[in-house]
Amino acid sequence: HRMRRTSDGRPYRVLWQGGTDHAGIATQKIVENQLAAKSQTRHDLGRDSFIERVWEWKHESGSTISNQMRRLGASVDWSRERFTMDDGLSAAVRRVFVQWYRDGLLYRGKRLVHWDPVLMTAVSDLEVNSEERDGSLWSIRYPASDGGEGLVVATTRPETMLGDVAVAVHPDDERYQSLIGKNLKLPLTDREIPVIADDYVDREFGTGAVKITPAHDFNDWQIGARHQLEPRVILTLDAKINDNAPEKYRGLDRFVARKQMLADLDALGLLVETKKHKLQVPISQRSDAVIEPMLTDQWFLDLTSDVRVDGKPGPGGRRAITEPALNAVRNGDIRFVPEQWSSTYTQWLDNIQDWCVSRQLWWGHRIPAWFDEAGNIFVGEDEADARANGEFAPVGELRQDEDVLDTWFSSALWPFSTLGWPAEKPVHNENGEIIAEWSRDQEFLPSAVLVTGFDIIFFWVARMVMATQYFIGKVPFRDVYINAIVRDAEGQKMSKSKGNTIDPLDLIDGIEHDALIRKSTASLLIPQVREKVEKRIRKDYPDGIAPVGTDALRFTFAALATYGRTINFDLKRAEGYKNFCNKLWNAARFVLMNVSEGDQANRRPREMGAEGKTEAERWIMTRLHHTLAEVETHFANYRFDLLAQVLYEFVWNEFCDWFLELAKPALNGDDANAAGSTRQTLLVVLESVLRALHPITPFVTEEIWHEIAPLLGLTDASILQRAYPQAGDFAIDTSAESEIEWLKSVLSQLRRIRSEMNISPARTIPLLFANGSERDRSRAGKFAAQITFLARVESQRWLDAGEVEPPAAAAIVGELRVMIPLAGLIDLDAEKARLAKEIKRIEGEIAKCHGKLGNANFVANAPPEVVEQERQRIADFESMLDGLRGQAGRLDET
RNA sequence: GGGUGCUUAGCUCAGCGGUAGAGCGUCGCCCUUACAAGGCGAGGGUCGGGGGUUCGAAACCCUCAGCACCCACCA
Repeated sequence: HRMRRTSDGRPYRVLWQGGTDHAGIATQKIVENQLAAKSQTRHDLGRDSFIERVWEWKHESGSTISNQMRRLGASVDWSRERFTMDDGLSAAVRRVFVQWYRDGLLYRGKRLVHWDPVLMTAVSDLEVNSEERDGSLWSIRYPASDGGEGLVVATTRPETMLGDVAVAVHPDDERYQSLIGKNLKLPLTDREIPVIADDYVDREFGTGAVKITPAHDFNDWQIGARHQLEPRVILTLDAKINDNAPEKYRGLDRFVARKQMLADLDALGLLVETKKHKLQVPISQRSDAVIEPMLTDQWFLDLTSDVRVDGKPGPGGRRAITEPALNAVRNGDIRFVPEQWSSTYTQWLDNIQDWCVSRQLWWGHRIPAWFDEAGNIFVGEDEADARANGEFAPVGELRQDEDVLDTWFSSALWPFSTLGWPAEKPVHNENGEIIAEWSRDQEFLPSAVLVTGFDIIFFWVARMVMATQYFIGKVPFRDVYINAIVRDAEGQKMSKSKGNTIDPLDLIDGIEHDALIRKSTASLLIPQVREKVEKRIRKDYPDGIAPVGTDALRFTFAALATYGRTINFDLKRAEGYKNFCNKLWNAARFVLMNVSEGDQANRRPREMGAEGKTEAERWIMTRLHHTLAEVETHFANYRFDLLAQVLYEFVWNEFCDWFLELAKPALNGDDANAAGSTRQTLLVVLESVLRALHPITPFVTEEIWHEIAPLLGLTDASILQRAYPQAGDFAIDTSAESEIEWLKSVLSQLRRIRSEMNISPARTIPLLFANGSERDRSRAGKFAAQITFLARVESQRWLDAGEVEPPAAAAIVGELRVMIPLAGLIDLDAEKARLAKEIKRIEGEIAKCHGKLGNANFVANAPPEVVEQERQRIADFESMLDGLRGQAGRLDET
């Protein structure tokens, strides 16, 4: 809240809205399963007590998600947590339904819908998956009514022939010209059906003749409509053959009936051919049942009509809901990150179907529509409203629609329903606190960002855009950040039925091997699957999961948050970042060890200017400046992986590896000013780093911050109350940068020599400087203490003019040679080999540069600065090569 | 059938026109008083194949191969 102020100086209000939806089908199913264990159904309880049971279950389990989020340190405003079945949100649902209805965009109709015969409800097209299954293509003869041989149709669903109302052929198909318009005998029945011509038919597929079953197939429905054919329903809602069929098949399950009918057809000699055939079978996402297209009364939201359904004036018109949602993304009012998802979104909207919003469930928002005894519909926010707004007085009693709305209907309203819409007065929670107030809170619309997964772009994102634009006239959010979906280490989608989900809390707290197996297999019923899951866990987590803590887990997810679409979760990664948190903790310990209360006076936080600072301090501030500048960019681009990486590198590779080490000689040296200044810089840089890291690792940074804040005279109650650090807080000093770079390269080369020459780290070494420039002399002098400490040097001096060089291993930095005399330390042959190897490497680099510069086209066409850079590189390499060759020559003489 | 991604070090992934990178793993040497959950150093890649554009391609274009995913009514 203190991060920013608006232009007129008011504090900038920030809201992270938390809450959950009521997950209609899934939740009802769980409670029904509980009942089933006691051999009960929801009908045994009745609607009201069943819903009470669901609420009970919701209260028991509903806090799981928010508890996980709390443990993960999400800074949601929990006082405003909402649930889609709250009174307020339910009121919004009724208002929206009624308004859309009155605007002619919600309609009730007998339409073919995707029907789940197990759950006994309609589902939307999005809730149906298409799976390839092995099936058959059966060829069945339909004899002509006039005694002719008729024709042969090919079908994958022979049982639906009982509902056939025609056979279609292509109008230009020569094979069937004579049959068009004639009648066929529908086998197994006493009905006759016509042969019709429709160019939907593909002459090449099957026999080129298609049986038409409008009541049980989406394509056939269209054809039936084109030819004014009356659909004939032959299935009950639980997918058994109904009374419209011959008595023999009535009551049989669709697949049992299929078998029986094929046998009967075969006996009649009408089954011409049975061929293996791969086909796409529609499967319900919720129950795995084979979906049946079913003719039922449902409510639809019109997303496709160019004109209003009722033909009346008013809002509506050309795709009144769909077009604005498309335009918002096309014209940039809403921006997908990564950008590619916007085409997923627009393509779906371009080809959208009307949305079936009714569900034959009990758990959900009951549809605010009533029927009178004549079957007329009355829609209103309550019965009185419905009655008052009807076109005429209802006939007899009113009875409310039994159905509820799709869960996504209420989720679509989330952006504004949670802010208090449509209530005119503030919305209170159970404790009487105000949790939303539309007149004030609508300033949160549009919100800055929606963070979600690509799997619900259609279900949720698009529908929020539609609803918010329609009712509020604004887009619901500016940015839609689509994060990757986390998969297991093998790249499998996490799913309870596969037993490969991981509870984030088990990563944070750790979990024993046996407990993990128990948890993962708890909801698995099939023994083979249980066994497989157990085996995998034994392999992947032989020792269970060691606790990594919230910070490391969050850091891991940040680091894995690339623009990719999946994240394969890797526990190893989390362990690495746990070590990072540990590193930060230890660095803080070091700082605290070296700073005491007494020094407080000169450690007020302030803009870190350069005056009075050592080179190393000015260097680390410069590095921090660059790091924070990158952080700003990465935040703006939602590149949390790069953001985590630059902070990781700064903390580990610059602050810890170099600055803390460079600080040691300064802290322990004779220069009291340098020591005091270094202490301040240690504190200030650390405190800024903590703030920079806090969004990723909130807990460890808060903890450390409370230790160091008093030393900086900070009195805030929490690190959260400090502003996020900015690059501009730290001055850039390019001179200090090059000075420290020089020091780093001298030290690195000396380390490499030590390592390759097998000089024990415990052993101190003498150094001789030779052949340097004035600048090298000044640098060597300035950094003598650091070199002594960091290179473990016992003595260092410049070679006198005319002094004979002893045999030595040498680090070459520009013109300067830093030598470690051989005596007793260095293996002459090893040093010669080392030099030869280095010479070879440099020669290779030089050859590459010459190759480029020798190319006249390069010099002529490349930008001058690129050419110049190449020249500079060659000069540097040449200088280094001179030094190396000279050194090798001198060694050869000894 | 339409669409979108991916293919870079043993593994997981950044880089997306100008000297091939990180983490983990591997190999040396070290318990040097912030840190062995660590330090220092090393090794490891003709950036999926082939063409093209360019002074210059891992990056841009074309093409082929392989792997994912999304949408779609072929009976």
